[in-house]
Amino acid sequence: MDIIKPRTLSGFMELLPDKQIRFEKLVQILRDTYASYGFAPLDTPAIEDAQILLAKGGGETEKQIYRFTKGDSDLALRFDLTVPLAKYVALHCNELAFPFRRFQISKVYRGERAQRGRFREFYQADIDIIGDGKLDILNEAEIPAIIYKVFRGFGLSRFQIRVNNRKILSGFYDMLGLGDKSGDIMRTVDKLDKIGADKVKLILLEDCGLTEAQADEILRFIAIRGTNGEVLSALEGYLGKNELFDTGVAELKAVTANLAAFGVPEENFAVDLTIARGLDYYTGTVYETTLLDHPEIGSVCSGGRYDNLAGYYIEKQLPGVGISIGLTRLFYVLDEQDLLNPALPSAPADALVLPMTDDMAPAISLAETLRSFGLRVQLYGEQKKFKQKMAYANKLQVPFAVLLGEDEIAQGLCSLKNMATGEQQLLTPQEAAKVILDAVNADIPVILEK
RNA sequence: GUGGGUAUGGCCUAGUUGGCUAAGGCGUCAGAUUGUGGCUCUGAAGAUCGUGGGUUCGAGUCCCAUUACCCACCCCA
Repeated sequence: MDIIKPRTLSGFMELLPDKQIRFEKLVQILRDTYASYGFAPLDTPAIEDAQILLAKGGGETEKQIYRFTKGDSDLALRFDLTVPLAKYVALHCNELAFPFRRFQISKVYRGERAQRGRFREFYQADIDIIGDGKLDILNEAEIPAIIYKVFRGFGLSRFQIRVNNRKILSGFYDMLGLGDKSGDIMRTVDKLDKIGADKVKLILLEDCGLTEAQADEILRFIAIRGTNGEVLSALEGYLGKNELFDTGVAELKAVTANLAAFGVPEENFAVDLTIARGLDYYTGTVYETTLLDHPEIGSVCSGGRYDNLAGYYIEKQLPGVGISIGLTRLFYVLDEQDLLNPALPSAPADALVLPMTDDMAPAISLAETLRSFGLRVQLYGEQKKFKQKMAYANKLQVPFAVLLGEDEIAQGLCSLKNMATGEQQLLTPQEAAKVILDAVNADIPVILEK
């Protein structure tokens, strides 16, 4: 028989159990944090009617979407979570309570060239708040608070949530008479950190067709830096010339005003006029989050305010604000840079029960007793040499092995062995459960800051 | 989509101007050690050198094609 060589497609991430357990830990933190802000979980189909997913049209989506037919159906795999959300909200808008707050952590698919940290199948962890007709600016201020909580939950403190407002940029370009080119300009300016001011200027002059004076004016504007207060007061100087610009400044002020009340420290938040986001559907506040010690990773979480979520499906005006964390990429980079905390439990069980008698009944009931304390317990029932049982425990990296032989059973006790230290003690099942619980419940961050 | 590079046991690599049974490390399995894992030592299994063709007495090595993968750009998370 011919053997088919097993392989995983390029651009698809497949993890070994210990890594998968760490990955799931991140997912758990995201779920808990999102839920704690009153976001409802949402799951939508991975496959949708191609027409639905391609409603927005646009070159990149069309090129990258996985599309196929089954019978007469024209189908496609979702390439983000926002379009399915738009369909969902449009479909159920009469049953939903607005503002509608949902989180979704799901895989999305993009048929593009895979690269380091760029996947064809990857997890996005999205939250969005959708309003009916209107949505208060307070929601835009809450988003950074949630991002802050998530990253703190991961164990990080050296990160910065950078915020800007597209109305400020658009209004500013209007002042220069460049309103029609604002999309191209934003995409270019967004790359400032990556390619530098000189190159940005070159692209503005050559590709966007700006005059020398216009380009200089833009570069001077985005060079405004400093504390949040300093940047905001520098913006004051431009007020009164353009209505859109003035609105943007007011919104930015509103977003920054309540940060302290939300518990976001000043050092984790920065007004940054270079942030634009390439996507053109953002209309107001935009967010980007970077790890201060790893700027090369780029943005690990981004999003913003949009004015009309579901315009392709219904007449209703549904404004919203949302962010997306590229979980797969984040995890990949963290792992690659060795930032995942090795102390974080990565075993599928907290304890492995090793029976050493032919009669399995005492071991079975011991395992059940330990489980009743909320522990994850595996019973090892294979008829192997004791040494091999220990080697298995070692390979799984379980923190504890619980040995149960004739002697222990006779005394109604079990031997609890700490696999890391090698220490072993004779305990009652209840005492053993407490020792394991104490070790398991220690608060260990997922990410180790270096 | 555009441009460049790589391909050798499960993984990482060595392999000289083309020349004997393709070398090493990690991992796997067995034993030293029969109720105690990791460390050490000993041994074993495991490769039609991505695939197809060509040049040659002889190809892992040179040439052509092809496929896959990697990197950069584009775009993004």
